Amino acid sequence: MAKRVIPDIVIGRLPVYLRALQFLIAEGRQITSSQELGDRLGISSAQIRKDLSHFGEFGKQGTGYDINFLHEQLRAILKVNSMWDVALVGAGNLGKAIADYGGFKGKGFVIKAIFDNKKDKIGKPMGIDNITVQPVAELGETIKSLGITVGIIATPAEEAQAIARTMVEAGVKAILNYAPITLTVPSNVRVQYIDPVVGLQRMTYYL
Amino acid sequence: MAKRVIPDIVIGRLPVYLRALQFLIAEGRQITSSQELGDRLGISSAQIRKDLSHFGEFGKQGTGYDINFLHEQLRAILKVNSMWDVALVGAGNLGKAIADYGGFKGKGFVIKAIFDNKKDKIGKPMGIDNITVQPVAELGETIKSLGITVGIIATPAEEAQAIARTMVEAGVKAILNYAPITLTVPSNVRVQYIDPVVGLQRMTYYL
DNA sequence: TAGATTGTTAATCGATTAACAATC
DNA sequence: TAGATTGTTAATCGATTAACAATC
Repeated sequence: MAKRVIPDIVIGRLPVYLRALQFLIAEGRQITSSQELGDRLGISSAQIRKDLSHFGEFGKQGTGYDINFLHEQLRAILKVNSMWDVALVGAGNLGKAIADYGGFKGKGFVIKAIFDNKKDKIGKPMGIDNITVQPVAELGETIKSLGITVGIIATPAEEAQAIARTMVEAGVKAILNYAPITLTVPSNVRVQYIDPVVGLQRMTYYL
Repeated sequence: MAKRVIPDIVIGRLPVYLRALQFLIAEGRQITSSQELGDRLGISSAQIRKDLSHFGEFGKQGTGYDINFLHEQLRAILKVNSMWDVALVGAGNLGKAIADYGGFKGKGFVIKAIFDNKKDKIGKPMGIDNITVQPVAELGETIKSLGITVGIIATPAEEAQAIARTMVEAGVKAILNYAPITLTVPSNVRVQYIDPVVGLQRMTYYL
């Protein structure tokens, strides 16, 4: 039975379930079970069933889950069954790798604008869609005119907070932040952090 | 008082505390409080005090924490007060960005070997230290001979599991995985995942 | 001293797991 | 039918928070 308020931590696991389902589809599979999914992801089958139960009943007793059906349901729940336009700020090594990454398109995201302040970047085409890099000064206006709500920050730490502020003021509600700094944003704006150093330092304690 | 077993989730927050302390040091500050740290990081002061209490008593009532001292303590706890040698697999766009990234050195990590299978990469120098890219076939032997315990995977998803297996067999105990796939590794090996698509999909639900 | 802030306790809150009736 | 697996409940487990004595 669908519950009213879904824990953040449950939402956080759904993209991982979605990714696993895409692999099963690629393998040509039709049906899976909470047991199989759990084994693949290293979590308990009970947790998967409980997580899914927040949104509805997607399986069949004795059989399991129709992979394509569950895949579609999760895409709809996460709202990645349509395309989100994204603004990318930072066209350095990392920004270039992000812009060149082909993995966003099939997953609900398309980079529509790229910004940097370096003279040698501005005006040049970049990424898989050959988007012309704009000066950061145009960030706010472009976000507004394109109606963009998702931003990616791939700048040095020093610039990240100001970029976030500009993004938020222009209407961005979700920020993927590669800069190694905790951003301060209004509570109605979501931020996800990607910092390889933090990832590595989370493991060395155990070595 | 120092406790015997530390929750994973506590360890996971320490690198973020460490990062915040580095910013305070860069600002020339001497003393901070759990309140100030919490405000900056968007978590409660109680949580910070509780987290730190697992490892000892680092503060002074009425005063707070000596920033440099706490910074040193956290570096020691996380074992990033010395340098970890890292093997990087994948010299594509992403691998190149990682190899060129200057942020690892000051945080306890140095990339010591880079691997790829592309003919046009092998034998060429790469990254800030101009490391010669080796064929992936040499991964296991190089890890063993250099005594490397930390690996970074920046390959396509299809190759990632095999790379992880080779790394683990050669002695790697911590893997930072950029490939969009859940890895299967022995329970004494730690894995941290970085997938921008997962990050983005964790936010769209709320938009 | 008076004010501030720690470290810790106990209570609260939330997440995970085990178990099983329902049922395909 | 017999076997399998879901969705859900209740119990367990773990994390967070509020509060405050201790004390700098």
